[in-house]
Amino acid sequence: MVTIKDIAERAGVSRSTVSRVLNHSGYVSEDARKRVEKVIEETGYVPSEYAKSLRTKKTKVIGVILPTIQTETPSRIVTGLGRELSKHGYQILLANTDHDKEKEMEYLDLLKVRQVDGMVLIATNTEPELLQKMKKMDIPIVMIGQEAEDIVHVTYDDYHVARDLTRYFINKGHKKIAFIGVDETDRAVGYLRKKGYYDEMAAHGFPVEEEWIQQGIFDIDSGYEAMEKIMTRSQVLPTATFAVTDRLAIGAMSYLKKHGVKVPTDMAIAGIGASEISQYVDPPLMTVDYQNEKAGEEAAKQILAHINSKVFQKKIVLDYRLIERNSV
Amino acid sequence: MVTIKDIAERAGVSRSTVSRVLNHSGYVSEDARKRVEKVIEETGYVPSEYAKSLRTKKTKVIGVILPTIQTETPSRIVTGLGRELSKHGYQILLANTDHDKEKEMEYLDLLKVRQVDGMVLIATNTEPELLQKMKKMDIPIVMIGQEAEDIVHVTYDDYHVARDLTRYFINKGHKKIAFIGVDETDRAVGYLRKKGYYDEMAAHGFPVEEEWIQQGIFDIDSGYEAMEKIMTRSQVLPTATFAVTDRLAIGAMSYLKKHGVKVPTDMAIAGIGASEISQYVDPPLMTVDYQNEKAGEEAAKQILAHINSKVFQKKIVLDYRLIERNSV
DNA sequence: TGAATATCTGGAATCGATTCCACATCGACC
DNA sequence: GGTCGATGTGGAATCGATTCCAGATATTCA
Repeated sequence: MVTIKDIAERAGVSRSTVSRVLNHSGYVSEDARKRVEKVIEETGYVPSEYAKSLRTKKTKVIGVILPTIQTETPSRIVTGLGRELSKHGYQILLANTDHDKEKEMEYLDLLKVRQVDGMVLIATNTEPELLQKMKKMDIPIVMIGQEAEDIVHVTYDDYHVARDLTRYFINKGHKKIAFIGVDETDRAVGYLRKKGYYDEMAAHGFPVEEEWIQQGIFDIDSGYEAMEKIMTRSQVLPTATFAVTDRLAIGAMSYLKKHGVKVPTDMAIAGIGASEISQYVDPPLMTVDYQNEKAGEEAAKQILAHINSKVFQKKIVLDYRLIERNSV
Repeated sequence: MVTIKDIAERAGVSRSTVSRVLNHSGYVSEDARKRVEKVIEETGYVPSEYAKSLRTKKTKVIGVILPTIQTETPSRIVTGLGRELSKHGYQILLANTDHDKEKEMEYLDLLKVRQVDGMVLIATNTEPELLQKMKKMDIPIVMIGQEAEDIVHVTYDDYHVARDLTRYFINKGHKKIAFIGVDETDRAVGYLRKKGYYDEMAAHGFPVEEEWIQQGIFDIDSGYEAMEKIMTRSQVLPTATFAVTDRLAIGAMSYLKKHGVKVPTDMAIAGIGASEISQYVDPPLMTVDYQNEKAGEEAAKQILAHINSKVFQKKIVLDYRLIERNSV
């Protein structure tokens, strides 16, 4: 392997001079610079990032912890992150927890050992234990998707999205609206979206039947099952269903189709996430665009600002946009 | 920051001894070990990976170059890779080319500078320039999805998949089969799948109309457009369509639905990839399961074997499985 | 002309680990 | 009691860069 020492010898200068040429720092004569550059060219020498990191304490690597890359939200976020980070010469070190909360904690340590310059968490849970650990890290951290005090975060206004979407149903004349949610330990998707729905229903004085509220996990099948429960157990059938993700909504539609319930005439339905497939199901699914790539880019900007000790915002709440489609 | 020196001082031993405790190597007395372990516990010390890498020349990082993580194939592969690699303490450094061939080359260099222990390419093109560059790298490389001489690769038998699928249509009584493919510079998806289709048609003596052969890119819309061309330009309408990816097939189905063409009675259709959504479209889409996660795992195993100078296979061809569904 | 400043260069320390080598003990065995 | 192997330990070199400092020239200005 070619090292700075080899370059120095072949160019007939000291390592210091080679380093100066490399970093465009200090004084180097035109003559020496030319020689060094020529040798570098000839040998194809590239300085070792590791040696450099050891000395400078900068790795130009950002650790990204996520629950999965197999759904659209995180993969879009990572795309946005990657795009912005690579502009500044940073790379992403990936840590996939596979929805395992234990691993989320482990990776926090692991990435620290790897001496990443910063970390981005695409978070699903906001347990105090995790937040505590994050706060104790002396590395810049940005959380995406969940709100948390004392931690820099990029989120969406899940509460108002849910209120807006519920109101949209109501404006279309619906009074009996069902809800397919997820576990409330996911504060953004589980708790806030549910609260927005409840509050909007309450604001209009519409009662909510217990059987209208069902819970799934983050996959299509559980949306199917949730809708099955709604349709078979409700005393009074709802005329609309608000699902907190597109996949849940698509599962629900799949149940409806199988049982001859017409969308949107017999049952209106909407999801959240603007998944690619949402416009190709029949009828096209009403949803909410969260611009996840932008979230990734914003998070990248904040963390880079933090690293370079520039000003950064502790909290960014991004815009959203209802996409009206024929399922409602 | 706590370093090995601090631990040595606080435990009243030399750095060598601390290192021995850390690596379970050489002789260390029970007494010294206890003291060192106690201090490590107290201080929360973790050795610097960078210093270690500098000395040992191992980084325990694998670079992964991919065209996008926003489609299921690469994200599943990465999941499989990550799962296997993390078992052995390796991490993934992500390099997303965003389908840019220039970047593919750049990242090859960049990851080398980062001194990754190995690289995995989820490849789309097999241009000689790229292959040449890969061969010159003195780092273990595994390519997934494309075949190439002199480069370790994990692939599927795209040619026989295409023949099997075409034969499946034929066995169902179809003679007029259309084909939606992609650019042939993608040898696996573009060239081999097309060749399999052609050869199987020829083997049965079935003619192929020029208008039946359409080309899209890797998205749903272009499947829609391809089907539009097939339906509007063909002299003789086909009774079946073989799309080389599920997304193309779904786009095609979307066109058919819009224009009242019944699937599968008026037009049978099948894709490849076993995307999650394929079973939720109406009717469920026949497709081929490629077990991409397994491909990722296999690639990880090969590269680890290579790194640890164990025997590894130059070429792995994985199994596939037709998933019969009602779209045919 | 001499002092002050600017330009250039190399030596040596440093970052935080690993690892080789030399040396010190210790018990076992003949 | 001396030799031998096993056990235990620390010193010093090393990995490949950066960076501080001191010294050598060259240039400018009064």
